[in-house]
Amino acid sequence: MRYQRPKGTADILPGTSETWQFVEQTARDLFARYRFDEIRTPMFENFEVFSRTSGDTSDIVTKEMYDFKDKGDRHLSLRPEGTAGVVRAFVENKLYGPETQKPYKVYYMGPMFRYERPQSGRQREFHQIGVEAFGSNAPELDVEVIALGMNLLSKLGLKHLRLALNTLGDQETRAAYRQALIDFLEPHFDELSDDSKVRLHKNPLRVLDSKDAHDQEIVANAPSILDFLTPDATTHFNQVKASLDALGIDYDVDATMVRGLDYYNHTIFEIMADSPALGEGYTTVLAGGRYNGLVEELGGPEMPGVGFGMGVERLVLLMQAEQVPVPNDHPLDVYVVGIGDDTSIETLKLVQAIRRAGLTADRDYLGRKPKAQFKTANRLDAHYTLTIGDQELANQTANLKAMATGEEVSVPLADIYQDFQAVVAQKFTTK
RNA sequence: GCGGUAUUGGUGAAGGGGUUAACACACCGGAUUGUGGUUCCGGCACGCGUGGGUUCGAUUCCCACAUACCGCCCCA
Repeated sequence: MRYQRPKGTADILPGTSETWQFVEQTARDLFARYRFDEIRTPMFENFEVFSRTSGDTSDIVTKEMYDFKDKGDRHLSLRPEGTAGVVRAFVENKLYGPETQKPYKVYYMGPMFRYERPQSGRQREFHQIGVEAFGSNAPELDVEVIALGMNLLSKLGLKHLRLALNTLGDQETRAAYRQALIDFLEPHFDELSDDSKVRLHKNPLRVLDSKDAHDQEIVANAPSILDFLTPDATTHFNQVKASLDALGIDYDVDATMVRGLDYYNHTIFEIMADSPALGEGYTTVLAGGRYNGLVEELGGPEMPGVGFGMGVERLVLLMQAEQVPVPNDHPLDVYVVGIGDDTSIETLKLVQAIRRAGLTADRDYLGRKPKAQFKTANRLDAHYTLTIGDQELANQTANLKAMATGEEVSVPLADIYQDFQAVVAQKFTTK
C-alpha cells in the first residue's frame, strides 16, 4: 500500500455517492422552497476570519484549525465551519445594502476541516450543509430556520429526532449569568474535574457541558441561564417557543446546552438523533442559532443573523443505519451484446443511438463471449438487451430482448437509428 | 494532545516460528459452435499494514511508525 489518504479523510465511492447526491438534491429542492439561494465561498480564508468569529479561546481556534502560511506569507486557514466565511462574503460584497431583500437567505454545502482525532462521524475533512439568514431579529425567522432543519432531516428519512432548544440571551444576560455561574462554581473548585477547573474562568458555560459524572452532580444545582434573561431576551425566547408550538414542533428546553462557537446569542438549538451508528445515546446532526453581532465583528453594520449547519457524514451514517431508501436515478435500459470481432463498431453506434434517444445504454469492452455479456446484463438489471452478431450485421438487424420475459424480436437497424423509443413501444407495448 | 483495541487476498475471515497461508463469497474462464438461473470443473495472496530487531529461520516474538475503530477533550 504505497499511498493512503490523509488521516481523517475519506473517499466517497459509487455506492455511497448516490446517497450524497440524494442528500444534496433533497436539500437544494427544500431550500428553494424556503427561498434560500446558494452561496459559494472559498474553502480557505484569512486566519483572522475564523479566530475573530469563533472566539480566540475556543477549541476550534486553539487546536483544531488547519492553518498555514502561504508563499506570500499570508496566514490562512482551511474553513472549520461555514458561517464565518459566509458572513465575511456578506460584508465584503455589501449585501447588507438596501438593494438586497431582507432577510437575505443563503445556503451552502461543502467540505470543512478540523484538525482532530477521527472517530465515527468525525473526520478531519468533513462536509456541512448549512443555511444563514441575515437582517431580521424576528423570532419567527429563528423558527423558520429550525423548521427548515427539522423538515430537511425528516425528508431525508430520519426518525427519532429530538429538538433541543436554549437561549444564551443578549450581552447583558450572558455577562450576568457568567458571573453568577463563576460565583456558584468557585466554592466547588476543588471538586471539579481538571478540565472544568481550566474551563471555569476561561469559559464557565462549558462546565455545564462536562461529561464528568461528579461535575454533572455539581452542575445540577447551578443557576439556570433562564433566570438571568433580560426582558428583551425573555420576550424573544418566549416568542420562539410560541411559534414552535404554533407549528406543532416539539422541543425540549435544555438550559445547560452551550455552543462550541462563541458567536452565538439568543436562540440556540440542536437536532439530535438516537442511533447506535454514532455511539450511545443522542448525537447532534444539525445545530445552529442566532448570531447577532457577528456581521459587525467582521466589519459590517449592525445586522442580525441566524442559521444552522448540518454534518453530512453523520447524516449519511444515520441514513444507512436506518436503511433509508435512496432512489436509483440511472437504471440500465439497454445492454448491447456484440458477438464476434466485426460487430464492435456497430455496437458502439447502437449504444450511442440509444443514448441519443434518451435512454441509458452500456456494452461490453472486454471482448467477452455472449454468455458472459448476458450475465453482465442480468447483473446490471438491464431492462433490454440488444444483440448483434455477424448474421444480423449482414441483414442489418438486431435482436431486441425484454429481459424480464425473455421475449425477443428482430428489429431493423434503420428503425433503431431512427427512433429507438418508438421501436421499444411498438414491440413491447406493456413494458 | 492523552488512553485502549485492531491491521492477513477484491470481500468476510482461519491459522500460527520451519517445505505448497484453510474455508467461504465475489470475480474470471470452461462444461461441442451465438443468450441470462442452478449445478459441476478450473483460475485467483508481488505473500500476512510499513520499517527495524530477535532467530539457523517470522506472516507468526519484540520495538517504532502509519492507519482505522472506541473512550477523553471537543464537536457536525
